[in-house]
Amino acid sequence: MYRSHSCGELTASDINKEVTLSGWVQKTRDKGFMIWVDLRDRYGMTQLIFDEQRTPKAVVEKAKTLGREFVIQVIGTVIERESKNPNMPTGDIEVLVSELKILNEALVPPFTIEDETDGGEDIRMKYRYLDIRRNPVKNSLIFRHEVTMKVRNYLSGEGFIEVETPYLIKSTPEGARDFVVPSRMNEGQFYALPQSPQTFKQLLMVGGMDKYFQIVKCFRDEDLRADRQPEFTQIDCEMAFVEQEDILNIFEGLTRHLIKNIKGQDIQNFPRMTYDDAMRTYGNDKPDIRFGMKFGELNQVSQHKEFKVFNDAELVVGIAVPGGASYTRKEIDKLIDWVKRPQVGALGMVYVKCNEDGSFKSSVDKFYDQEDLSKWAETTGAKAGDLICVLSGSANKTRGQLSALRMELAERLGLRNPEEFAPLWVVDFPLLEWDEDTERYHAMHHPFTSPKPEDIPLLDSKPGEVRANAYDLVLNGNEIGGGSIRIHDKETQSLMFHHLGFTPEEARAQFGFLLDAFQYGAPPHGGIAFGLDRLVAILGGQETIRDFIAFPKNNSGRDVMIDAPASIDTEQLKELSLKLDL
RNA sequence: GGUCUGGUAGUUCAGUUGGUUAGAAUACCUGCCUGUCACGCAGGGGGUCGCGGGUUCGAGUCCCGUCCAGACCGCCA
Repeated sequence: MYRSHSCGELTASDINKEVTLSGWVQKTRDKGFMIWVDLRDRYGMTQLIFDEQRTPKAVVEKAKTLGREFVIQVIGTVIERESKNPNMPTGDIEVLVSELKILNEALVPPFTIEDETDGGEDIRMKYRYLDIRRNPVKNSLIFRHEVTMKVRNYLSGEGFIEVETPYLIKSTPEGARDFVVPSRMNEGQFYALPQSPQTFKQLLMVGGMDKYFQIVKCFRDEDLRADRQPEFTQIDCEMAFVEQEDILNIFEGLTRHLIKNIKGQDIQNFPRMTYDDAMRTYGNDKPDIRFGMKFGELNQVSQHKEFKVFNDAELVVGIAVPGGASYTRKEIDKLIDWVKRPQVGALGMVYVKCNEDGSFKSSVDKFYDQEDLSKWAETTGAKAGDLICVLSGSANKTRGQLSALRMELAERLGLRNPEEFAPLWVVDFPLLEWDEDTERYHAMHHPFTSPKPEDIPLLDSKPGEVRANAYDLVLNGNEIGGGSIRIHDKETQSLMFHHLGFTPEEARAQFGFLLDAFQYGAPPHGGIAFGLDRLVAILGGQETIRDFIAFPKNNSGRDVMIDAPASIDTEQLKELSLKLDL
């Protein structure tokens, strides 16, 4: 038996018990006459004591050789501490050791295994197994487990069945780049790893599994971000015989359940906002509504004077920054530099200080009088003491730029409280999106999303204006879920492929199996997929998803611990009939 | 593909206008220490300043290139 108790459970009520503990040496404090060792495992920390008087000499000698992270087993007696430590759960007791066994020695770890480690990102990732011993990472993984279990239990309780779908599937040109896997038995042919189980879950609906879910790995060969990994986990769901409203209700329920059970917060309000409104009001299809700073469109009240920049602009739009009137000239200049960075891309910024005495001071006083500026304040909702920031230009770009500024300012002003949760549904997404590169429309969501029936006549005339039965669940400025009501008949699906630029032959080659299935009694269906990594990170109050993934990839898509990806030898290449052209 | 920031001891970092033998903290090693728990005290070892080139009497410091890491833009149906 390696242990009778964990390192986190012994208290004063265990005094005089003989116990066996196993774990890692966190730290030794050798006072000469006495040696204390902090023994750590997943459950906590217990202090061991080796004493000149009470411990066999050979055991004390062995204890002197212990180094950090040695794995040891001890047998000893729980005793009351002479000086207690109120800061730890086991602080009233210690274990007087009678037997010590070194189960495994350890090299000196390259960084400290403590909550506040001295290790940087790089070295922690290389020795991730040591990083996982630290409480913050360990607790993040446990937290993820808890969220996952609650999701499983909730959905199972609602009658959903978890079905596994294949990882070796077929590459399609739509959407993100595929990771491909060569097939040895089928010379010159490749599988692709799924970007999502989309078509399979729809086929499960045709198969009559009318409530499906799966907690499933998905793969996209695109560049990484703090909240984006090439392999990530989705809570993938699909239901038959449902309308959009049914899906929103069920998954609003799931989200409410999670926030309630994990954060103890009762969120009743899941507002719904159309894509158009989100873009107009927040410049963004995933608005963070924990704070205001809504957009005020100023075309009407700014294009009647001699200010050419505004007069020539498609859109003039501003936001009110709470308390911003006190910014110095220097601070405002830095803000202007910030919006002019290439990542944001604004050409400049006009500002208006709303002074406490009700007067206005702007960077365009030459063109606008106090009455003009008071209308701007009214439109942007600016109060005395605020700063109005105004950008102008083409509508789409300017909205994006002002949205970036809004988020940045909110961050600086501390308006993005990670313990506050503000979900909302964004609905009525456009069906199609114009792609400059390929000069054709592509599906904004995916090609299986159904258009709103009343908009179908627009497919030929104004494809960009066709709305889809598609929706995203947004939480604190993050898209945590997205889905749609799907197409379930062959004719509409073929029409969709046609508008996406597929020839009938191409559509058949790529998705013939789906078109066939739709001819054998496909029920109306729809679904949604949540990004589990992101959901867990947001519920855990973090921006980055990496600490919620046991073994994440770095910025370049590498696993620096196992050093992947890596070359394969010529024999393997030959077996796969592959030749490298580098 | 692009923008920005960084790379100096095991680790996290400082390093002035280009100027002596490159520092601190922590970790590590040795010794001491009768209740430690961020233990304390004394001593010690530890550096290809990412890599390559250039400017200069002289480069951690300036210039060019390159590699690596992180954040972001593009991209992510």
